[in-house]
Amino acid sequence: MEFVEATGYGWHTRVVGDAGGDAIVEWLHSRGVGRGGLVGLAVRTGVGIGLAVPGGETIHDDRTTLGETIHDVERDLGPRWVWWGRETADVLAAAGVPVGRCWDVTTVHRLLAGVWRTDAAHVWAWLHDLPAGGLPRTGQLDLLTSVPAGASGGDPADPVQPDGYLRPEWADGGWGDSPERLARWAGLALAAAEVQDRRAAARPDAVRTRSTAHAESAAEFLCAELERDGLPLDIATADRLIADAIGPRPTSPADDDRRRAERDDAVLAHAPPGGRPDLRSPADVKALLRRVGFDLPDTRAWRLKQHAGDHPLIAALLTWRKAERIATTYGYRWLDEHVRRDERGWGRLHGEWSSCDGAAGRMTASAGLHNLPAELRPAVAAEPGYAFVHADLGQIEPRVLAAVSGDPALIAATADADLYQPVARRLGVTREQAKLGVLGAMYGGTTGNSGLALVRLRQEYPQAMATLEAAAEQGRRSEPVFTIGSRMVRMWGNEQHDEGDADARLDRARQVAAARGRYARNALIQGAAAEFFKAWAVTFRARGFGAGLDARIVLCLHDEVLIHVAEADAPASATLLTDSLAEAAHRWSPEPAVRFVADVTVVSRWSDAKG
DNA sequence: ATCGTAGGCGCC
DNA sequence: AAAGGGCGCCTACGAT
Repeated sequence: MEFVEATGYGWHTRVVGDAGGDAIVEWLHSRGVGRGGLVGLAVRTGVGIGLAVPGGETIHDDRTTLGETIHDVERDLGPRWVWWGRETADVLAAAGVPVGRCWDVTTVHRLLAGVWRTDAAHVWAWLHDLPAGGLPRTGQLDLLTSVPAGASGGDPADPVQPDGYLRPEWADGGWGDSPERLARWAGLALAAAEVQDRRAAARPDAVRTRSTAHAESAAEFLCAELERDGLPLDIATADRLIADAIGPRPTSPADDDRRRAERDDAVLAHAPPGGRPDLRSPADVKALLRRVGFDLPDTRAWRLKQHAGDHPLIAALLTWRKAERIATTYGYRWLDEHVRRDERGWGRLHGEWSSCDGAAGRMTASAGLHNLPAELRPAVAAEPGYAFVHADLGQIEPRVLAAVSGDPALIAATADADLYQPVARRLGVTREQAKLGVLGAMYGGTTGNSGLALVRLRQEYPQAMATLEAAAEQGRRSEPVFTIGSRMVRMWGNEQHDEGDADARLDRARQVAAARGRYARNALIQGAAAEFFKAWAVTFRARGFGAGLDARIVLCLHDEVLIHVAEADAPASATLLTDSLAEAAHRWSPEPAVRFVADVTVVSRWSDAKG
């Protein structure tokens, strides 16, 4: 067993062993000496280090409003793991390490800096106010890139150069070359986390920002678990549903082609003779429709539906499109590619999960996990002996608007299980108009009915509308906006175009600015809702873990969670999910009076949950 | 041949 | 006056 000690940035870390190629690193904070000795485990992975940090030692939740109960829970969650990025989370998840809480440097960087592409060198530079343009490089000799004199000097055993940048020989993988470097690199992750924590504390809402950093980090680990576990899928039912839509599994490529042609024929039978338009080509379809008397600007479904009764071709085309969707995206190939059997023989749909997308911070998933057609959802079924606890948040976006704007009238409206009822009464419009108006105000669309309600909304909910308008104005000016959890959402600038006259250019610039306004308006709400949702999910995860429930989150869908749980634990899990909502609201919402509601049900198939 | 974009549509 | 936000994934199509 190797035993190497490395010290730096207030941390003492030492490699104490090797676990199948992964180094085990113990750590000690200089301020924590005498506090109970060595704790923790670091895992060497492709590009990252995971390291345990004791609860509340340096990165802590200091919300005084939380009360003793939550602090007790925090203690029960064990040490807070710190790592550079997702690769470490994947390794820990695969190893089944019970990570109760964590700090993911990459995820926190995305939150604070509003960037998507991250690596240790960039994160470190940003944290130390060093321009990214000055980042040193390695690789083959590049005559255009001159290394600043003295920059790469200093002690090569120090991962940080005298000029403050990370030494590229370290950052590009050399950190794992020796146990000494490994331990040092682990200490550097902790140092980065500490600077991030100070950055978070410097934001206008320090407490909530740090809390969000914790929740976002935990969500990233949850994503690693979601990837690992997959979504339970009843393969036999999936097969049947696909067969219902596009017929049995083709026996050969030729059979596949034949069936595809048959599907096309069903539509083309209603077309005038001559040629064989390609139904997959929008241009061909448009021309085809013109030949039967419909001159449409595009061939989108909602437009076609308006004429569905006017010509059999159009009805056939709409049916064809639905089947084509299954055939191309959610057919047998999709099944073969993304569904694997678990150790008990039950299907699991595996996709890639990300805890924050490129925009406002919602979770994303591939493999159709976030856009599975409703007709296939009956295939999402709990394993024998298990059940699903399903929950979706009710009217989350207007409730979030009430929370982030602090509008007293809107906060009052959240007391109603159906928020739009009191809003409609106050505005003196129908419920439908009120809903369209509120949603339009948040999405930026204020045409037709929603435009009508907008005037009244400004009168009755001035604070909420002013909050949205302020965000929109910032967006129009290309300035970043910040969610309540302090996620930075960057805007884009105006691209210079020379085409057209001055009026046309001005018009384009206005359009781009307007798009930024809508984007910013929406990001403020969608981003905050995403933060709240993730706080809810990871609170349940941590609580369920602490309570020893056999329950795992298997799907997160923006305002919806699906939990796979042993039948005996289902009632307790449902209760815990509701409790977790209250706790998440307590931690996250700046307005304690805002009511959040969730519809929680125990089902055996996803499709049995009311949507 | 490979790439990015656009139209289209699934979901929230 | 008019102005819908986000994502993933498929195909066709024009660019390189």
